[in-house]
Amino acid sequence: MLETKFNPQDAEQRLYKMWEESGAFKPRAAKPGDTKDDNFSIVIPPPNVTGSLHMGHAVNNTIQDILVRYNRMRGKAVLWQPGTDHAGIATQMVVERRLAAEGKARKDMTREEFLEHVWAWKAESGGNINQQLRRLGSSCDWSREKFTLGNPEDPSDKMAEAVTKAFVEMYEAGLIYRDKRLVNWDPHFQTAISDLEVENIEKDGHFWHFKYPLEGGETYTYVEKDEDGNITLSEERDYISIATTRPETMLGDGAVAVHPDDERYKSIVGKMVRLPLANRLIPIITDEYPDMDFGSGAVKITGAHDFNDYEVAKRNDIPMYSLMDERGAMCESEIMPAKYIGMDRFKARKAVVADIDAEGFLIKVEDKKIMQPYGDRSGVVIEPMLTDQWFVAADKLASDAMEAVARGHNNVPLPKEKGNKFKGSTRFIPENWKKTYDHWMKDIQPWCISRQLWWGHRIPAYFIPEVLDDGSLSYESIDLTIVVAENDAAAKAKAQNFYSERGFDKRVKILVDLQECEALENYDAANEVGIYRDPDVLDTWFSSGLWPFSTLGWPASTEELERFYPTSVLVTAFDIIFFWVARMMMQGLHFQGEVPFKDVYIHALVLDEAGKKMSKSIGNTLDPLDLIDGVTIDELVAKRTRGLKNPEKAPKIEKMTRKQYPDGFEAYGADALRFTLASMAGQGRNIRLSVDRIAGYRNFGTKLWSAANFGQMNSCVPAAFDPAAAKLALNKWIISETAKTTKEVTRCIESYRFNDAADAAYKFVWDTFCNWYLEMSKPVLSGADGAEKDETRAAFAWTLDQILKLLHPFMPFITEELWNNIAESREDMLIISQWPDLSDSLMDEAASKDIEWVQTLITNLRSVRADMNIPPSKKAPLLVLADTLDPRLTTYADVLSPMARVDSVKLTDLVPKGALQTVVDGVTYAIPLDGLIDKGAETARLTKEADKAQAEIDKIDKKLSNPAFTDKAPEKVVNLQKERRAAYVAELEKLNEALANLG
RNA sequence: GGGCGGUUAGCUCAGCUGGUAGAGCAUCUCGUUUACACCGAGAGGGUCAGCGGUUCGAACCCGUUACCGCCCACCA
Repeated sequence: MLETKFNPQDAEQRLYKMWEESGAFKPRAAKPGDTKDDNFSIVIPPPNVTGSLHMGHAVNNTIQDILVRYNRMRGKAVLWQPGTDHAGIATQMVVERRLAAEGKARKDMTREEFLEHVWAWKAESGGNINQQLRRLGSSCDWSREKFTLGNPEDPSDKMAEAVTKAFVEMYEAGLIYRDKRLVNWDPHFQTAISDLEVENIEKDGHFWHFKYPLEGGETYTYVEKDEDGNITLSEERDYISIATTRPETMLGDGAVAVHPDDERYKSIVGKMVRLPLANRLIPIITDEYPDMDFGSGAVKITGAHDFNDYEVAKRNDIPMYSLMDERGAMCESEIMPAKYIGMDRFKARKAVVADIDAEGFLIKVEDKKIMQPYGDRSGVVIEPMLTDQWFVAADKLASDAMEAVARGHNNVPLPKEKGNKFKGSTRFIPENWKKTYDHWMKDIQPWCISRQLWWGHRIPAYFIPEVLDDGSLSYESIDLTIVVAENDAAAKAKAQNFYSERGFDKRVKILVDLQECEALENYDAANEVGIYRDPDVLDTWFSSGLWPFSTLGWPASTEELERFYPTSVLVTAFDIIFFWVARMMMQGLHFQGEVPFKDVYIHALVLDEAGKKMSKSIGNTLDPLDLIDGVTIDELVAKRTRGLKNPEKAPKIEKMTRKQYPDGFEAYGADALRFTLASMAGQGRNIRLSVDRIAGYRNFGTKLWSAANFGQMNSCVPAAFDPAAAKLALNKWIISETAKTTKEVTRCIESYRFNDAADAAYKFVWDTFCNWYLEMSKPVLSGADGAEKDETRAAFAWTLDQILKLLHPFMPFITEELWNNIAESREDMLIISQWPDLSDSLMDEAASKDIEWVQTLITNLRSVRADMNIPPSKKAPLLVLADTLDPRLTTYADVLSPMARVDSVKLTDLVPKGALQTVVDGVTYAIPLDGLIDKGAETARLTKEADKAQAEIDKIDKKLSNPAFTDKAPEKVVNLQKERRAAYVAELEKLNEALANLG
């Protein structure tokens, strides 16, 4: 006998431990006949190592686990590769914040000291998210867990080596280079960031118009014309008018540019203007870039602080002056007026405007909406800065990455001979994300991969410093970069060739391994020997891009790499298509010559119930663990308001939370949460998580549990059973329905339609199995012993077993618990049992027709009784207006009795006055309840039914009388309409009779 | 400016290949018949955003408008 309910808190951790200890999460051993298709692999999108589980992780991992458990049950060798990401900026930020709370700053410590703090923080919090993923039921192979920075304690861990090798090889292939370019600089973190880490936000700003006076008191006639060429303004000017949203950058102007066709300025092109405040002469030049119709048509060119200006300056050989230091303060340089040095850029802006105004060069200030770039992590305004950085020539990798997702019709991979040079290709699901991916790939920009941080893969590049005249060392020189990772002669020779071919300086020394590099880090100036390692680290996404193969052991050639690359599917949300999916594609193709995954399933983002993105600062986050384990409203409020950036928001958040969830959450368990996420993982763009719905699916689990309990009470014990040999129509029918549902659930999982799979299983369990089969089996199960009872017990148990299997990927815990509790013993745990593979021959049309007929009769009888408010306690005979009694009425008399409140079945040739009547398959059934029914109401009910039938008939007649329809529509459709019409006509006839009988 | 998506029951959303508009929650009525009240039975509720087109037939295909959301780029 089972407990009355499933207790997730008691069972989940016990079951998880049982699975994990049994080795069920590890891929099964390779079998002799295995092909690639017998392997199934997923690499987890590595969560931030020090992060904690949020709803995005929950939906992402639920979907992966469904696929993993399903494929495991199909008998495949399944690897779900787990691990975490070091998350450079995010983690360094957290650790710096924690240090700040202790009054310590990164700058006060050495790199080594700081990194010790980060590793300590990783040790403290790093296991957190993996424990949480376990609570969700994720069946990853934890024995293979990886970390993007590698494990310094484990010499066999190749994660760090993979990054070095990737960097070196790409460098040698000309795919990585070092350059002085304008990059996005984050003044808060004091590092370069990539384009993708910049968020453009529209803000209220100003548009300042300045006069730049012509040198030597020169003047010109400034003429403006309207569209028809009429002169609207003509005046003598001794200045050119420019406008800017960033006045402080004018200190670094190198020129003023006008369009070559701009008539207004033709006479002064080539002349010099004296830059106010800076008191420098800069030329007026022409370039295609200025838009004649915008502003004054003249643009100040600040090459070192604006991406467009940078291009103009490069084209025209205009000097670029860097104005700011790494914190965004105006820095000392030959062109910087003393008064601004050290001034923050925003203070400098005000000062410059005031000073220009004071000199009489301010024309006007307009209000203007401007798009301003912000660092996505720091939230501060990004400053374009001219710095030395490492770049990946992404454009060279993009064409292959685009080709790999280019698909023929119906997603059929392009045959190799038709120009697809890769083995296999990648399909996006839903397909439309391919467009997003292509669009970005097409316009791809160089990818800045160096970060001025400490936490990350330090760039494996060594510089030989120059000795300056005063004897000090300069590390600026970049032409002596040497990177070699492997201790083998062939690589050494290759590297040597590479450098000599390019005519590098003879001081170049080839270093064959990192240890040798490290040994030489002290520069010996006297002998010009020594090196200096680039202090920067790589963008986190550089190592994430290697994840699908680095986790499998690359650069070593491992069995796992052979078996599980390319991976079967990548499951992720659309917000990291560019960051991650695209980079994995480029790096996977480059290093493996194969796509990293066959399918990319893009799932929705989880939003709150109001459709807002969950965010800690809004206070609308839901912690998956709270929904699994339950939380009181006070705890929930405390969680949401703790550590807010703006503590003044706390009362608002508290009020909102208490209103939304006055009672907090019950412990719904992981299964309910998973089922909810699966059923909402439609192919739309977002999921609004509804707590009511989670409660609903918790109820579903209880329903299943209770049905199993019923089976126990009636000795429905799993045993050897051949579904094809069933005799009773009821059993044939449920077997048939099981086969149909299995087919549907399988099809839906295979095509990533998780919501449809979940719905199909849900409906089958609740409606078909519990509400119909279970009720209809009661007379047999509680009746006399014999073959029918035995068969029904076995069929019940068999069906329940199939249900547990179908539901297991979605609700692993409750199904595993039932699997083990309802049987004396099982050969295998459910997690490694065989997925049902039921023959179509089990689908029995005749049995289904009979049972459906009984169901219709019961439903109609219930409906008419309910309409007339007849209490269920009031049983009545069923009168059949026919010549002979349908044998099914006898067969199912025991079912009709409790379910339709029928106490006997009799033939009649006359419906008594005041009886309820209903029509099924053209036969009228009556329930004599004279005195209990309201004749008027019954007339109204029958009339309504008759009207409905008439309306349908009219609709069909309209179609059938249209020759265009009968001629052009397929015969099947026309016949269907004819059949429907006949059925309605028969029903209408009987309804009219029934009305007549009422009198 | 370019692109992608959305608009279906009170709410949240399904609706695959064009062929009788669906689910959950909520609402209303009845009910404790020995699996389950985290339950059962029944009911009500829709101009599928608007307009136009294709088609025998459109929630679905095409065009267009409106509103909402997201992504990318950007005029200094």
